[in-house]
Amino acid sequence: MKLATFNINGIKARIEALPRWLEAAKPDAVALQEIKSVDENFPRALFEDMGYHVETHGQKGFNGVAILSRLPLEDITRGLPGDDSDEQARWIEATVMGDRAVRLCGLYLPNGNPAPGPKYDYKLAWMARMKTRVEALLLTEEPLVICGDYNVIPQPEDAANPAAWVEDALYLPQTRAAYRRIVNLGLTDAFRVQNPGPGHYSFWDYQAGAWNRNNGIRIDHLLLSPQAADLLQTVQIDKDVRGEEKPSDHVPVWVDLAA
DNA sequence: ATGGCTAGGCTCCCTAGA
Repeated sequence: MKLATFNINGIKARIEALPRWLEAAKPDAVALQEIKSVDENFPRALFEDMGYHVETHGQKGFNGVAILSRLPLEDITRGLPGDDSDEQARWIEATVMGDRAVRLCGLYLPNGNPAPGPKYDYKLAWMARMKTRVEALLLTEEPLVICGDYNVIPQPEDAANPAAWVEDALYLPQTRAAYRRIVNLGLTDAFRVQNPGPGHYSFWDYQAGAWNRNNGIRIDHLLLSPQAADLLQTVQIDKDVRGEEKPSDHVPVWVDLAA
């Protein structure tokens, strides 16, 4: 079962690039972030015609997440529990029915800049809520893939120029500590299982020639429960997508599980 | 010295991103 995460930075803007990648990569399911669309305006027929089930959790203008799946989906839930006043669409879950059922969580973790400030407070509070949700999911002892745009640079080797990020909400010590608290519940960073060294990124800014200079950061992650980690076969960053026509500033990252 | 671009909406300037 091939499961991917891809921050597309707007479904309208990626109306050609996303199908192009789907045709080439053929994931069984992909968690999308920043669809920047309400549910009614998401071009679901385009993807249904390609054989995908489409489940969106959109909002106007910003944010918005979705799951596209060629395998059947069950028990779809939208929104991160823990704050009924939170209206930002950043979390979706579904069970992907392959040879084994895998619970897939797609997330778009808040950016948090500028820090300090209310946006950073929201980021940290959101991460605390996420930790509570992950604790509950782990109790099921089922294969669990928690993937998306984490907006967290976990370690210095996850940035081409870590010094440039020391005061940024993606890399502040409090951010990285909150991320570690989630990972330390017993999750595995799938990419790091097979790729220990520096120089692997999932985001390159549109500005300042970041892509041509390979000035990137690794912020799109797939975290696996123990039961999912036992099934891990392959993990890859589809870096080449960043150099294609009208790209997102993020690229897809995927795992292949024996499921 | 300024985020050197991109996307979307309250669109011809603003917010937001990372």
